[in-house]
Amino acid sequence: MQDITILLVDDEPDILEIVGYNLSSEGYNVVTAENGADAVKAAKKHKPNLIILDVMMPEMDGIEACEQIRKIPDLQNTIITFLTARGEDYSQVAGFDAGADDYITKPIKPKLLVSKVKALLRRLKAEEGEENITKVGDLTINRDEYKILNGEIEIILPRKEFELLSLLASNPGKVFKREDILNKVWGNEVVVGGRTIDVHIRKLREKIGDNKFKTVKGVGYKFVI
Amino acid sequence: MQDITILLVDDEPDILEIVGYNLSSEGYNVVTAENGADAVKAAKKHKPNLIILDVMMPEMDGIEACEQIRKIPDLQNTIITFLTARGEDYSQVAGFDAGADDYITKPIKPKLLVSKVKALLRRLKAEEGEENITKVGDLTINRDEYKILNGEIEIILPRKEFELLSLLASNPGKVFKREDILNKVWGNEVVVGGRTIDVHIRKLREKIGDNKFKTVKGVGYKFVI
DNA sequence: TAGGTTTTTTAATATTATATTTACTTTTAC
DNA sequence: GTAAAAGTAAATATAATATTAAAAAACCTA
Repeated sequence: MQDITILLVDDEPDILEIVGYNLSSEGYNVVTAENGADAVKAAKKHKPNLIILDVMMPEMDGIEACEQIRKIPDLQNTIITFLTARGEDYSQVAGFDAGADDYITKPIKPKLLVSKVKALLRRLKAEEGEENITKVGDLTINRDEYKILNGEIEIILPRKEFELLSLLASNPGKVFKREDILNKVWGNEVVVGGRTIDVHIRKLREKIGDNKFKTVKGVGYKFVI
Repeated sequence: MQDITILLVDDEPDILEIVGYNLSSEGYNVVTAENGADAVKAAKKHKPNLIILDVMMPEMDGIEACEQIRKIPDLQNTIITFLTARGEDYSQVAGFDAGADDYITKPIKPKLLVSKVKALLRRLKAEEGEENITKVGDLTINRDEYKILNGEIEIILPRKEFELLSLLASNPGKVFKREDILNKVWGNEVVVGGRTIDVHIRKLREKIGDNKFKTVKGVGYKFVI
């Protein structure tokens, strides 16, 4: 799991503790604040991915805190969700006006909260959409999902072939020296015979297309679009 | 209207009758119990959508009953609301600790009660609306109820298998690395042997279909539709 | 809480996909 | 034309996964 930080703001220490515990044990970084003013400071400092904000707090209430946080440039993508007692319907409306993305009602059911948090973060991720994806020509190489698309067709490659293709395609046109390929795909310590790379290249040529891999004799290989 | 069941618990027959009458005439199924112990039994048996629970009762008081009911796995989504005499403020606090969602004060005004019940059920519906249901191909995965439909056939999976399937199916086509699977299904701290995942995959293949789970050697597994 | 049941994990073995080598043939640059 | 470099197919090795059965945990239920 990546490093996800959640800012949890409530004036009741009990809630901070119990919710914090539940979120921590799911692997999230949890930062807490006990009032709106501190929450704004903490948000600036920690740049959390998600903020859970109690509506009713001393110093500065959640709605005002939310408005302030929404103005922080770095936190445009942060998700803000309110904690509101059941029945305080006004706060939902006001909260959405202030820029909240969601709200969670008290009393808090930890499991529900955790699943809601997960859902929200999933949304965040979907919005960001920034994954390890390389597109070169017809090829789409998705390192996260270990998937390769050749046009519309999905190709499954064994690991070494995947790594090799991935390396070559990371810089189309560049000639990778055999030595460099060995270092990057096999690792510096591993010693393999002289024909190993060739065999893998051959398999890639079979699967991706003969014309995509050009041999530069005496040097290495390059990927061409 | 769907089939909504309300469990009404009070030791005074008069209240059962009058409130029961009002709720019935709104079209709800009403089940009653006269003490906490019976309430827990009735809850298990009827799986009501809403429970209205008197705080002061012989045998087992409402708060204890509430705690017990909250432990019943099938009733995680049930709304529990207390009936409390005005002034018994402590019960609100204790009640929320026990897992109650709301409270209604005595003396009861039937119309008020009915409208409150409607409001609570509306909320229930809203919560259900964002249920954790994933559909992929023929599979319907209901995370809330731990149920899986394969077409029309219901499949019950043990927890680990369920979690594993749930993870893989959350992103069909994506290859989940073994390490990620371990982190997400088993948790970062847990250490299990190297063949544990395989065994679970095998069981899923038996139950869901061999062709649905593809091995990507050296990397992990993926779910295909 | 003892006893039975289910679920989860382990461990030992078999199987398989992948990686590498081998033994050759072909290409290419000079 | 030739020697070095690369290509190829098949043989072999290796690492990863599949399969079982059985042990260990967890979970129920009376």
